Amino acid sequence: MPDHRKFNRRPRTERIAEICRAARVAFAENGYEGAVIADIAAAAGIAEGTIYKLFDSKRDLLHAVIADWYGSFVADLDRQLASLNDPAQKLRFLIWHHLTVINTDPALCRVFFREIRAYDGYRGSSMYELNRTYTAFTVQVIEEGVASGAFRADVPVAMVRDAVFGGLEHYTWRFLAGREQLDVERTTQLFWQFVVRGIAADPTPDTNPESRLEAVVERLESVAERIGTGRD
Amino acid sequence: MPDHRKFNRRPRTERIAEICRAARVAFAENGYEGAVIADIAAAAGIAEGTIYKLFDSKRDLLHAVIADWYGSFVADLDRQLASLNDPAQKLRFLIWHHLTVINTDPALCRVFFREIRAYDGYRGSSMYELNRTYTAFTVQVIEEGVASGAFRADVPVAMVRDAVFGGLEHYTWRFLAGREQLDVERTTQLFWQFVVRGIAADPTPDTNPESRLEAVVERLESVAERIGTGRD
DNA sequence: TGAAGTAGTGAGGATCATTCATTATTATCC
DNA sequence: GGATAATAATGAATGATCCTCACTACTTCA
Repeated sequence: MPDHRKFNRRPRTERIAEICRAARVAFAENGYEGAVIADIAAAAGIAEGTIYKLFDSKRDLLHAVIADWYGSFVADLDRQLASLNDPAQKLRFLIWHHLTVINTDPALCRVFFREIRAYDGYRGSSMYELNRTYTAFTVQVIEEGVASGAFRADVPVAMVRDAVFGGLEHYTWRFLAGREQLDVERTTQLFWQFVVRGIAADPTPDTNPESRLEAVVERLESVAERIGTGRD
Repeated sequence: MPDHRKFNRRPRTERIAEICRAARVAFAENGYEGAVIADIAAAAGIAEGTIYKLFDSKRDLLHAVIADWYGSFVADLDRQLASLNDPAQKLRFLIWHHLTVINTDPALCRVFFREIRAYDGYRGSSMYELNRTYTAFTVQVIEEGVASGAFRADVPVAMVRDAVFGGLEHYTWRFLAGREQLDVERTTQLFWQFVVRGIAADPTPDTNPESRLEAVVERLESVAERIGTGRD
C-alpha cells in the first residue's frame, strides 16, 4: 500500500540537520548570493516555507552552517596544542592547522572570509565569539612565549595574531579563488619563520665595534630629529 | 520662460562622473548590497535606465567608483617613495601610507575588502591589475632590501607582502566595523617593527658594552615614540 | 475520538536589478 | 532650413528571489 501522506513530517532537529547539509553544499558551490533558497529546499526535499519555520533568514541559515563547520575543528585544538611544549612550535602548529583547514574546505573558507567577518552584525554575534575562541589559542601561545622569554616582551600580541590570520588569508586567496595548489607544509615553514624571525638580516656577530657604534649613533640622531622636529 | 525640455541631456563623460559621485556616496553609506540603483539614479537626477546605458551592471558601476578612488592614491606613490633611501624606511612609509588610506576613507575600504577582492572575476580584472600595481611597490622595496643585505636573502617576498596587507586589514577591521579609533602612527610603528624584526627574542645577550648601549638607545627611542605620539 | 499542538505547504507580496520599446535632443548633410 | 542620422534619456515592464501567511496534514494526549 503506497504512502499517500502529503507531508513528510520529521523531528525538528533532524530536519534542521537535513537543511544544513543541503545548504552547506549550495553555499560551497555557489557562494552566499549565488545559493538560492528554493534550490536548497528542493535538495532537502521540502517546501521553501519550511526553511523559514526553522531559520529566521537566509543569513541565519548561513550562520548555522558555518558555526557547525567551524565548531568541528575548534573543538579539539587545545588537546592537540597541549602535546607541544615550545611556544614557537605551538605557533608553528597553529599556522599549519589553519592552512590545513583552508586546504581541506576552501569553498567554505571562502564563504566565511567573504560573508561572515565583514558582515554588519559580526561583532557581538556568536560567529564572532567562535572566531575569538579560535584565535585566542594563538594569542595565548604568543603570550606564553613572551612570558618564557622566547618572544620579545614588546610584541604587539593582537597585531601579530592579525598578521598571522590576515597574512595567511591573503596569501591563500590565490588558492581559494583560482585553481592553484596550496603546499601546506612549505607555506607553514616559510610563514612561521617569517613571523618568528622577521625579515631583517641577522645581526652580524663580529663586525668591528666602531661600525656598530656608528649605527647606534645614527639611531640616536634619528631620535634627536624626531624630538626636534616634533610632530610632522 | 521656463525650460520645458523633458530630458536633461549631458555629455557622456560628465554624466558618468555625476553617476559615479552619487554611487560613491551610496556605496560608502550602505555597502554594495544596501545601495539601490533607483536611489543612485535619483541622487544623480536621472532615470534608472540611464545608468544602464553607461554601465553594464551595478557591479560594473562599483568597479568604476573603486577604480577612480584607488587610482587617486596609487598615482604618486612612487614619487613619494623615491624621496626615501633606506628599504626599511620605505617599508615603514608604505605601511603608514596604507593605514592612512584606511583612516581617510574607511567606508570605501570596507566595500573594497568585502566586494572587490573576493569577487569571482577578480583575478584578471582591471581591479586586480590596479591592486598589483599598488602592492608591487611593497614587493619592490622588499627585494631592494634583500639585494642591499638589509633583509635576509631567504625572505618569502610574496608572503611578506600578503602578511603586511592582510595583517593590516585584519587589524583594522575593528576600526572599519565599529567606531573604534585608528592610531595611524602607533600602528605603523608597531607593525613595522614586527615585520622587520619578527617576534623572537634578540639572540645577542647584553654582555658587551655595545649591546648595552643599544639597549639604552632603544629606551631612548621608545621615549621619542611616546613624545611623538603623545598628543590626542 | 476529538482537541490541542506541531510540522509543513505553496501561492503571493515586496524589493530590486535589469531590459527595451519609445521619446527627446543634438549633429550632420543637402 | 529642413530632413535625417546619431545619440541621450526615459520609465514601465520583466524576472529573479527572499520572505510571509493563511491554511493543511499529521501526531499526541486527554
